[in-house]
Amino acid sequence: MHSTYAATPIARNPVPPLSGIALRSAAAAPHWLDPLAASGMIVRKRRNEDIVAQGEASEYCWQIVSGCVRTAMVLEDGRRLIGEFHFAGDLLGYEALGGQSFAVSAVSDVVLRRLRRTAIEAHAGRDPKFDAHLRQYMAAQLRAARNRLAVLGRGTAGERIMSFLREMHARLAPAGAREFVLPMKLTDIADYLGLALETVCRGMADLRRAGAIMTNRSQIALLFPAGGAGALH
Amino acid sequence: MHSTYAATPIARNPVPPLSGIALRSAAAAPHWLDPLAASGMIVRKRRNEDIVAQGEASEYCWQIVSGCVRTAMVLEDGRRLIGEFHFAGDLLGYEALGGQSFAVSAVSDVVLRRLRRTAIEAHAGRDPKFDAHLRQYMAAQLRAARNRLAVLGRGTAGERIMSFLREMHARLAPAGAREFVLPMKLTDIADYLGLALETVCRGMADLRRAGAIMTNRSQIALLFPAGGAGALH
DNA sequence: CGGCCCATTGAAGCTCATCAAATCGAGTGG
DNA sequence: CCACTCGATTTGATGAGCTTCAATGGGCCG
Repeated sequence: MHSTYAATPIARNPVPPLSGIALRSAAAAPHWLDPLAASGMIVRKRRNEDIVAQGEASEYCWQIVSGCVRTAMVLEDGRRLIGEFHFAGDLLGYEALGGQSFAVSAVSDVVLRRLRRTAIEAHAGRDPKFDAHLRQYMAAQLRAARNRLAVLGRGTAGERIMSFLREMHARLAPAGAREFVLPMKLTDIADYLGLALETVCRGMADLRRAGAIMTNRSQIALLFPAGGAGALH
Repeated sequence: MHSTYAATPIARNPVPPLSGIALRSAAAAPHWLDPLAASGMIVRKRRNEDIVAQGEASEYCWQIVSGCVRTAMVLEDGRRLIGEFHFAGDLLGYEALGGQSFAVSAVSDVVLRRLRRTAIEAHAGRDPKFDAHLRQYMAAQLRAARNRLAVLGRGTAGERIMSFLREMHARLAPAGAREFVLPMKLTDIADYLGLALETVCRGMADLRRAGAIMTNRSQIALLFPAGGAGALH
């Protein structure tokens, strides 16, 4: 068992340093969007700042350099749904043509690179490798969205939460590690899963009691990253 | 009021011919996939036949020539979710790389054109117009999937049903017409919306009583195609 | 210490799923 | 034309799961 975690179900030890939890490095490896880096402008936003408003037409896409960003749709009566979370390396907003139905805002302090959509289009026309990368990226986004449809359409609260934790584990944990840090609050998780935040809280408490996860603050350790809640990954 | 519909809430008249309901013509206009038509093989499937099994890796994509096709994911315990319905002109399966999580089957008798994914890739590399069309098509699919996330994540049963009817009206009704014919059964609609089929049935009965729709068999007339259930289109 | 944000826990109510049964419509065959 | 059958739709009754409202507690920063 990792020393970072308390043995008791409810962790009460003082907050330890994040020993052994290295955040996935932001921009070490070469990235398929690198060719466009020069043409993009760096933008910084603080936690909870807006980046694009809901309904706003934008000629820009965004590459996340570091931090975490969410896309959210808010209905008149206040109901909210998070479309996706995006982390370092992700491209965001390419699919929105005229007027996006999702707003974009910062979950944590973030650094972004703002890219003109036309610049992406143009470069895709010149560079077949880049073109293929772009298509693959869109295909992956589409597969992810469709899998999430199954989670939201047919998953129970427990399955939705487990699905979320698995996704975040895959995207945020260093290779081979069970531990990772969730950058977002319960409210965001709830709106990502179409649940009430109380339900998310109770669900995570259940998983803790069942021995599926350990938690300490926003640190999570997924004890059985492989199996568990059926085909709802 | 259209003569096709009875004035009583529950239509009891004998089934009339589909007067005034012209199905959207299958392949009249030129289509961006036409350049690949020669390289594709025509495949016919009857109602409820499988086209691709769940989990099967396939090197093919499918263009719908006529009829209606569904993609469905079935969990071990029998829960099922429909990913999308596809109609004449749609391209299907391009985003599935190795092993798709959704099966493909025929809702009605269908005619398909089977296209090799590599042929699409290759042609995209040669023809910039085609390449742009492909990207736009994927972007549209992605936007549709994300909007549906909001419907499944935050919509009530009534909103989901209204959203479905609006989508089908937009995709199936001749321009300007209120009437259209739903090719799929209640079970499919329910699995598309993440509801029990009884709930869909009751919801449509409510809409009928509320004067939002008229129904006769699988014919639907959407009386207020524009407004209604908030931003959940 | 006091204030604020967020997480947690409890209790009550509502929506929707589930189980069960009746009805309807389209075929089919006498 | 009518009886029979089968799949699909409709309606009713009951209960589970989740939301909502409300209150408490914990951690952090001034």
